[in-house]
Amino acid sequence: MINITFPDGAVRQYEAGVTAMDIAKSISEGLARKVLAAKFNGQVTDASRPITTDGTLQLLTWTDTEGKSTMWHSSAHLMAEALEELYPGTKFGIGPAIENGFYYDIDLGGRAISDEDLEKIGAKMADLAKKNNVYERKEVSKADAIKYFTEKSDEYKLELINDLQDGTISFYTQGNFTDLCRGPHIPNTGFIKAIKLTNIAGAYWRGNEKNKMLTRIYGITFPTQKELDEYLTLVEEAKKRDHRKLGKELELFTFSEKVGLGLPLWLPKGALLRERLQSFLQKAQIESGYMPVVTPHIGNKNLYITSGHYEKYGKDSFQPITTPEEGEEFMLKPMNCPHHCEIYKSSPKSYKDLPVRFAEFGTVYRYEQHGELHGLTRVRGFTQDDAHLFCRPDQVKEEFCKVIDLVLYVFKSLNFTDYTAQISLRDKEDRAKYIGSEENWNLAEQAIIESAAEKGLRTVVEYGEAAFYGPKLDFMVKDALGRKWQLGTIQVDYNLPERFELEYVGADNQKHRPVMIHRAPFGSLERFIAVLIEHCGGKFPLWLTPTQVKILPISDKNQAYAEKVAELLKNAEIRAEIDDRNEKIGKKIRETELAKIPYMLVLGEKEAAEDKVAVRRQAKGDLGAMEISQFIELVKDEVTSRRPFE
RNA sequence: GCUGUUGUAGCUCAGGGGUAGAGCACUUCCUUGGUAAGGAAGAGGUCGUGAGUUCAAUUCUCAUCAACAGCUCCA
Repeated sequence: MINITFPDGAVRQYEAGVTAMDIAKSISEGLARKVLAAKFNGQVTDASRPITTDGTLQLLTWTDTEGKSTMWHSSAHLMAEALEELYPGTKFGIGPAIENGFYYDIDLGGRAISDEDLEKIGAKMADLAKKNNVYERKEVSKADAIKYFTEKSDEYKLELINDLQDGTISFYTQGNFTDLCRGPHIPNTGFIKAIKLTNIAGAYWRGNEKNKMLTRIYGITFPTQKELDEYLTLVEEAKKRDHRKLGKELELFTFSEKVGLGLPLWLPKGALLRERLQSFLQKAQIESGYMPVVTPHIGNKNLYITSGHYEKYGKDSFQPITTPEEGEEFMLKPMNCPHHCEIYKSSPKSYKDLPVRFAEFGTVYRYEQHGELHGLTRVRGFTQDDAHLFCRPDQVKEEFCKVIDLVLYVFKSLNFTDYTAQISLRDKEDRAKYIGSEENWNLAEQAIIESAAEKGLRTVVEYGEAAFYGPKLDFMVKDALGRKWQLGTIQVDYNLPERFELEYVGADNQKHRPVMIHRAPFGSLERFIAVLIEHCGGKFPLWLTPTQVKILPISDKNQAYAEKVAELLKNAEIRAEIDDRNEKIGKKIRETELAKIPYMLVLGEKEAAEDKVAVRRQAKGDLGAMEISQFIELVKDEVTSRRPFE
C-alpha cells in the first residue's frame, strides 16, 4: 500500500500501481469525468500512469492552468491526426500548448492552406474527437524512434530525436496517429468538445530565420461549446478595444505612408490627451525633485561611440546625417541618456549635490524592423518619459524606492490596478558578460530586491534578464482584457558613468563614480497611450478625455443660451464643444454617445428659462436638470479626484 | 528582414475582362424637432503603384509598396 497526500493535506492509502484516474473514481464519478491529468510530487503526468510510491497528488481539471495546457497539447495531436488524414505526407515540427490554445508547425510539402481549409480541418478534428480515442503512451528506444520517423520520412522529428537521450523517448498514439512526445496527455479525445482553429502563419523551424519556414496553425479548444463561445466573445471585445481602431474612430492619431512607417501623427484630440499625461507626470516629477532638461533630436556620432550604443545598436539606428562642409556625422538620437550624461558633466559635482535627477520627455528614433511595427506600441519615433538619476552607491536603494513610489502613483492615477514587477538579475553562472564590479552589482541587486519588497510589489525574479550594464525592474501591466504589457522600467547602470567618466567629489576629497538610474514610468508615451486606450476601451477618465462636455442645443433657437453655457464652462476650464448642427436632438445624442464623450448638456427652452442644464452621462442616460454651478462642481470634482470613467 | 493574407469614395464594405456600387460622413435645401439615426437633392474614386497578357485590365499574371497575422529582433 502507498500513502497519497492530497492538496488539502488529507492522506489516503491505495494499492501500489493505482492510477490518478482510479483515485479520482474512488472519490467521485463526477470528478473522474473532469480529470485531464495529474500532478504527482510536482510533476504533471498522465492520469493513466501507475503510481508506485508515496507522494502528493493533485488531480488536474480544466480549472487548473496545467489542466488546460495538457488539453491543448492533446488538441495539437488531434489536429495533427486530422492533418495527416486530410493531407497525407504532411511532416510535423513541434506542436505545443501556448497561453491561449496551441499550435502545430507543419510542412505541407509546398501545398498552400487557406482559411477555408481551417474549417475543414476543425470539422475533421471534431469527428476524430468523438471517437474517444485514448492517448496511449509507449516508451521507445532511440533506434526504434529513428526507424519509425525514417519510414515516415519526417526529417523534423528525426532532428528532434537526434537531440534526445536513448531511454527517455516516448511516443503517444491516439487513433491512427503516433507522435514523438514527452507528454502528458488527457485520457482520451472525447474531452475535446469545442474546437476553433484561429489562424495560419509562417514560422521558422526551431525559431531560426536561417531554417525553413513552416506553416503554423493556431487553434484553441474547450470542454464545452459555451466556453468556446465566451472565449470568442472576449476576442471580439478585444478587437473592439484595439487602440488602432479606437485611435482612428476617436481621431487621436493617424499614420501616413508619405510621412513614413512607424511615425505616428498626433491629431488635435490625441495631442491634447498626450499633453495632459505629460503635464501630469511633469508636475509629479518636479514635486519629487526632478529637474527638467531639454536636448536636441540629433547628436554627434562620437557621442554614441562613447556611450557604446553605436557599436551595439548602430545597425538598428537610422543612418547618420552628414554636414555638407565638414562631413561630420550626426545621428538621430536613439536614446536620451548620453545627452544627459553630458549635462551632468557640464559642472563639477560634490557628493552633497547628489542625487541629481534630469527629466526630459525626449523623442527618440530607432530603426525598428518593418514587420515589427504595430500601431502605437511599436514605432520608429517615440517619446520617452525619460529621466536619469545620478547618485552615490549608498543612495541607490532610496532613489529606487522613490522611483517605485512615482511609478505606483502614475498607475494608481490611471487605474491600472493589476500589475506585476519583474526583477531582472544577472545570470547565476555566466557573470563575464556584465560590466561593473561585483560589489556594486550585489549592492544594486540587493537594493532592487529590498525596495520591491518594502513597497509590497508582487514580483517575479528572472535571472539572466538583466541588461549587460545593470539590473532592472520592469512593470508588467494587464489591461482590462488580461493582456500583459511592459510599461514602466527602472534600470541601474554602471556602464555609462564609466564610459563618460562621470565623477563627483566625495567627503574624502577623492573622485568617485556615480551610479546612474534610468527610469520611465510610462515607458513611452505612445505605448502607454495605446495601452491606456485598450485598458479603458476609449472611455478616458474625465481629467484626460479630449472633450469633456458636449453641449447639445435642441434647436437653433437655443443657440444663444448654449453659447452662454459654453462660456461659463470655458471660464471654469472645462473642455466643452457645442453641436450647433441643424439636426434633431436624438441624432446629436446618438453621435455624442458613440464618440464616448462623458457629459452631454441638452439645452432647450426649459433650461434657458430656468438657467439650468439638463445633464446626460455617457452610457448612463439622463441625470436630470441642475444649476450650471452645480454641474461645474460635479465635473471639477471628477477631474480632481481623477476618477475612472465608470 | 522572412512567410502568408489583404489593398475599391474620408470611414465600413459589396462587386467584377467592356473604365464602378451601398451605408455612414460631407455640401445645399426643406424641416425647429426634448434624451441613441427626420426628409430630399448633390458632390466625391486613374479600383495601392509599375509593368505584362489582351481588341479591351480596376478585374488575369508578375514585380513593387503598404496594412494585417505570425516568426526573428528590441537600447
